[in-house]
Amino acid sequence: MNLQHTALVERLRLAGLRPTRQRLCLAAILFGAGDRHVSAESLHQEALAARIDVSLATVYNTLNQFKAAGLLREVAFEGDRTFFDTNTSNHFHYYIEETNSLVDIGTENLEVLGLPQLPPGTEIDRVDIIIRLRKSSR
Amino acid sequence: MNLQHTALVERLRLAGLRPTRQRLCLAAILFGAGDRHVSAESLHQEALAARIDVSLATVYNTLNQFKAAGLLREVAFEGDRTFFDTNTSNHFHYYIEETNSLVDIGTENLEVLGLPQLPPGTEIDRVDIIIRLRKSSR
DNA sequence: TTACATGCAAACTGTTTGCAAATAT
DNA sequence: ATATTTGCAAACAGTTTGCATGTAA
Repeated sequence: MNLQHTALVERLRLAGLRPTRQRLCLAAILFGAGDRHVSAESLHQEALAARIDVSLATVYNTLNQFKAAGLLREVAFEGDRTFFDTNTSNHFHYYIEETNSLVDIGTENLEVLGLPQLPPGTEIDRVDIIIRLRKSSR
Repeated sequence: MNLQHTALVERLRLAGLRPTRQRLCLAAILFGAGDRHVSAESLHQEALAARIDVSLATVYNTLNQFKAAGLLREVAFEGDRTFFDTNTSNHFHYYIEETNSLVDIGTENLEVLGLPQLPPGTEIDRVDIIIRLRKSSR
């Protein structure tokens, strides 16, 4: 019943989600410590490791509800599983092939130059940039 | 037995792939007319529409073999299916939400400025940029 | 004639869903 | 008391694979 707990309850309420035990625990993992990138599987593992009893189906449902509520963002990515990012602002990613993980790019000064004109009748929804990194050869 | 056919046979041979009927037909669809973006399903449909008898499994296998041979490139993309691009050079994409389709961005002048230093011991493998477009609101 | 490719169906993986039991309000 | 959420298992979609048959060299 500490401050952080209260804040999370409030956050879920604002999103129109009942603050259930499972959602609170997952929210604590997700929003408790800086920006995170998780898959359903990794979050589930993390919850189990923290002795939080939650089913994988609920993790999936929760991630999708959080995403719909704008608490999370899905990352465009060609890998076999879906990644979610707790940083919902416009920013970009390194993908580290070696560890199959994503890292935010500090985006302060990043800009894309030379975009051609958009097709008529369209506007930019968002821009995804993924820079795939590999171990350097020497 | 025309020139284009011979060129395709040669192209497959160079890739170490036997020029079978199925692979030749798929190659003709893929490389016969400008840059293409296909999914396994869409290519299979296209083949069937052209009265080419080929199984979906073979389409999948062929796409993966072509990709391994460098004839195709997989596109980083969060959608539910995998897209392949016949343009294997470094270039970027618009994703048109309305039609769930990809379009190349003429990349002549495109550049990304302000990238922070790479994590030590890594180098850039490649850069994927996807600009999601939606119908403009007015 | 032999190694490789194909097609089918079955297997597999990540994700979603129907429904009965549990929980939040 | 009632509407929502959970967990399980079953369903599902896209993709891969094992194996018998067919085909290229």
